[in-house]
Amino acid sequence: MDVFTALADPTRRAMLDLLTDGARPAGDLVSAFPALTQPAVSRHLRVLREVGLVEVRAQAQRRIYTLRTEPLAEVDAWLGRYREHWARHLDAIEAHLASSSEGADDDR
Amino acid sequence: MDVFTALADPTRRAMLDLLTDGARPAGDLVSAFPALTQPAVSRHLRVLREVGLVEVRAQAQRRIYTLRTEPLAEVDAWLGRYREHWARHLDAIEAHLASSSEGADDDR
DNA sequence: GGCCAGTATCAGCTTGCGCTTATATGGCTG
DNA sequence: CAGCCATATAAGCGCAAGCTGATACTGGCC
Repeated sequence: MDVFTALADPTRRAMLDLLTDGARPAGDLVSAFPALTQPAVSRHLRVLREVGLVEVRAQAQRRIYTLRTEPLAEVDAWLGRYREHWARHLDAIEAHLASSSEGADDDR
Repeated sequence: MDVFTALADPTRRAMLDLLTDGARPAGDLVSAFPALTQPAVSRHLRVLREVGLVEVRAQAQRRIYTLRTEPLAEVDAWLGRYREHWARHLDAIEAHLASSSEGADDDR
């Protein structure tokens, strides 16, 4: 599974969000998602591990999970190709608004 | 389907990539993906349409598709929450490298 | 109006993902 | 060392997503 697919799941995004506050043991995450069973959470963690979005370290029986943002670079890079386009579009919109400020309503 | 899920499919990302070059008729996209049949491409386009990543305009029987980057703002916003973390981490790594330049191997 | 090009939709199949229950593993503790 | 805690893995199920072949719709052309 690739990073994009891993991020497609809202639960996994929420898990990452929780981890931005700092490292947490797996059990913490299990109780953070009361709607899910422990195996379900564990499996999501496996996915995140496999794409490198989290790192795990054992502390006695606990597994401490920490965020790894490195794979997000790929997403950022992909998105980057659209920033130019995006900006160009915003410019176009601004230009449009400016030029149509006297009441043109051509579009819709 | 949300934007993240729409972007999870590599074919759909490739389609968007093609559209960065400018608007294209559906048929163009069909021939750009020889591995897929016309209905398959059409369905991907429908998904992209539904999440607002493309816009369609009719020109005779042709359907001209154009890129709409606006929904990418959501992705960008989500990613933005990690930029801070990301930077912090890079700093930490740099600091770590700097401080461990004499041969500390604490981790692992 | 009949036909063709271009594209969307339908019906049905297959596969992959997420979930659950049940079970295994590893480490701590009395 | 027996039992418990924390977590991972296995097996099996249901559903959603993607694909295909067939068909419908729409607009231009003879």
